[in-house]
Amino acid sequence: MENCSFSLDTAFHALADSTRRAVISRLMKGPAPVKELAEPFDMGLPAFLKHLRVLEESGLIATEKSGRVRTCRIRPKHLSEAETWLSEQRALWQAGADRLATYVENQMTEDEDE
Amino acid sequence: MENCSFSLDTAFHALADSTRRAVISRLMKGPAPVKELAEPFDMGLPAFLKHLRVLEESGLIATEKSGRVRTCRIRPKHLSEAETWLSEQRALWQAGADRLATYVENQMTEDEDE
DNA sequence: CTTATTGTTTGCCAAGTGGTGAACTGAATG
DNA sequence: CATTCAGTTCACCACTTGGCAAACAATAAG
Repeated sequence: MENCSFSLDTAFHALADSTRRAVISRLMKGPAPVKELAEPFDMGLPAFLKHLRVLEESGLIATEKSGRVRTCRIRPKHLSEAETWLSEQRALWQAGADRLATYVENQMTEDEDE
Repeated sequence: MENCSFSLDTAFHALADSTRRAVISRLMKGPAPVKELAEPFDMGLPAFLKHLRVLEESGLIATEKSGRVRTCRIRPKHLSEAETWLSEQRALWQAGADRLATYVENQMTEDEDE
């Protein structure tokens, strides 16, 4: 829908699915064709291709077809942009935690499950 | 729906929305009541409460009601778990990049937009 | 008690997601 | 040419998401 090549919305959405995260993990070890990527999953090719499309539109992977084989590879730069957002937020929190550490010290460490 | 207190699925899903990311950013500066959180957004309370519920079920925030005011705060531990997954993946890729750097060197730096 | 404030719940709806099976295209292979 | 193999497209389906309006608590303030 969007022509934008990268957005946090689409990147995090792409990561919010265990199938797609598993594909990312696999591609971290090197490029692979669609069929090899799809094999571990109990799912038809059409459904799997939808996941690949989500990943490609998010900018997290790139694909290229040569002959009848489409080869997929990772685009680590876009993955690190998502990581950057998270680490920036954590840095923001740590600044606040440092600033307020005196009287809300317990609240910072209080995140056990209730 | 799920009793599980934390999963990458729900955490990344919660982050895949600009409204919810803005709430996270705001809460990084300190706790806040629902009304104050909702004010910047052009959206009714019911819709905003759904976003808050997604955030709370993902474990990224916690809420507590005292009197008629519900106060929300961040749970940074769960945010950093998502960050950890991303940095682990990047580390995996860097290991592979190092290993194969000799003959696929150009592919690693090839991720400009096509 | 009355009223305003702050959530909360309940229906409802349009659009998106995640899967299926079946039909199809286009490149290798015999 | 005939067949298989890899991928693609299509029509369809159940379910979820993200928004609304309206009615409904429950607490605080006058």
